[in-house]
Amino acid sequence: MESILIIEDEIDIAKLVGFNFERNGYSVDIAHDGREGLEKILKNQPDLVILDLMLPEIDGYKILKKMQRDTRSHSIPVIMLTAKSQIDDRLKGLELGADDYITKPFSPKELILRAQAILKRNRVTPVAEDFLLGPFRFDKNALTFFVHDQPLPLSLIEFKLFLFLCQRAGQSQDRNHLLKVVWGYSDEIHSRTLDTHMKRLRKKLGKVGSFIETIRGIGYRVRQPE
Amino acid sequence: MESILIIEDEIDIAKLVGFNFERNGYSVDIAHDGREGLEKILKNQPDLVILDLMLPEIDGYKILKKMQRDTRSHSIPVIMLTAKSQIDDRLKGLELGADDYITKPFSPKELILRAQAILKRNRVTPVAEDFLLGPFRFDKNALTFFVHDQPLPLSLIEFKLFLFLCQRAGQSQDRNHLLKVVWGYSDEIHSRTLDTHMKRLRKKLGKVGSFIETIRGIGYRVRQPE
DNA sequence: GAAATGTGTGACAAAAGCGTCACGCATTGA
DNA sequence: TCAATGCGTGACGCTTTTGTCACACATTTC
Repeated sequence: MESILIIEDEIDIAKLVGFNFERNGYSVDIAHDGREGLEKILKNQPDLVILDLMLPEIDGYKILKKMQRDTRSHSIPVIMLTAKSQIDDRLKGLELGADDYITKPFSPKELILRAQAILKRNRVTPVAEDFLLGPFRFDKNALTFFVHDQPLPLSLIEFKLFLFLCQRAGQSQDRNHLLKVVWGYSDEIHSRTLDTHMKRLRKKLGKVGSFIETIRGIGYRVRQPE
Repeated sequence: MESILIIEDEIDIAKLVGFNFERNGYSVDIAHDGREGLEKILKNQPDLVILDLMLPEIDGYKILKKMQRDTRSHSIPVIMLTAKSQIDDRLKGLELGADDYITKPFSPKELILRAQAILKRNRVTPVAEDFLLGPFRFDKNALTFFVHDQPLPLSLIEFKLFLFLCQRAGQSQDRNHLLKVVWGYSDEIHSRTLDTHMKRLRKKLGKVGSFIETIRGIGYRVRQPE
């Protein structure tokens, strides 16, 4: 999710804008003065900054300048918020490095649109932190499991167990070892617990359950897909 | 601990090599002929096989071939041991699927080094994909959560929810958005579900639950630790 | 082919997880 | 200060998850 930092001292405006961005699926943070704004920029590295020109402590121009100089912030896009009377040629030319500006009063809708345009322009394909194996996909952030890109709900233990096996596909995993890793048991066999879970996994997986191989006398293995 | 199977009929060599591996922290098993070797491979599934080319019963090539064919062994790496006069055959060995070879006489040290290189290459140990934030640690592979390195069991939803918040520490997250992301709801508020989960999270977290901040009118935020 | 060993399965009960509600408290804004 | 709004909390009941058992079935061993 893309994050927006709004630097705006007028609380109502900040809230209004923030609310609208959030409703559009952005994560929003607000700073109420220049100092706080700059801190949050460097610390959180938002994907876009909405920056009011007139601010207490440090004004918008100064923030822009400082952002340019710091490698941590110089590539973060900025939309300036200005009153009509504040528009000057520098701003118009966007010489200072802002990516766009919008004059108060403005419609939140327009602001969102401009923001989206800029974000789209700057977007880098995010690295998906998914573990892939054959027809399986584990989204480790959303803790969601997919078979052929169809989500399949797994319980916590099932997810742990199967992820562990899939990450070691082709290698058989010892029963005790599985118990130790997934359950945290240090001792020996607990009845037929592991078998039962494997059964449930296989059942949920349906056809592709055949990827799970039983290694008699050892434990289980997920077959390495071709 | 990684396990090595040495298949070598010359007892002195086998012992020497075994001793050296053991001294380097490996668990070692020895087979003195091809038949025994193959059995042990299939039964114990060592992490690496040191295989002499010239063996009674079944020679090294045959063993390699058989290993390839059996899914239980085809992914186990092999280092071939050959006499100088047999070097010409090395290509044959590598073609058959050996991962490396070393000629007699060899230094145990070199053998260990080669073995380590191969084991490292084959090791599936997934990169520790832990997400760290202040006192918190999320092991995304083991799906285990830690506070100050003490494991704290979280339910699936709790893990999702808190991970999501922590990954966006410092940014407030909209209530509806959280519901959408964590629960998959597309619609609006469901009673006080989210609050209840936040309550449970805070309770489980104890003192460090204070990292969770309520942003009135918006949602929640995890405080960015210093 | 019979005994021994190991794995699969259905059923069951206990525990944990979960969503919802009613209500109290806190904050906000007039 | 009062009303309105939003959040926190304890309690309740419903599901899902889990571990265990008895026993069926499969494979190996002798």
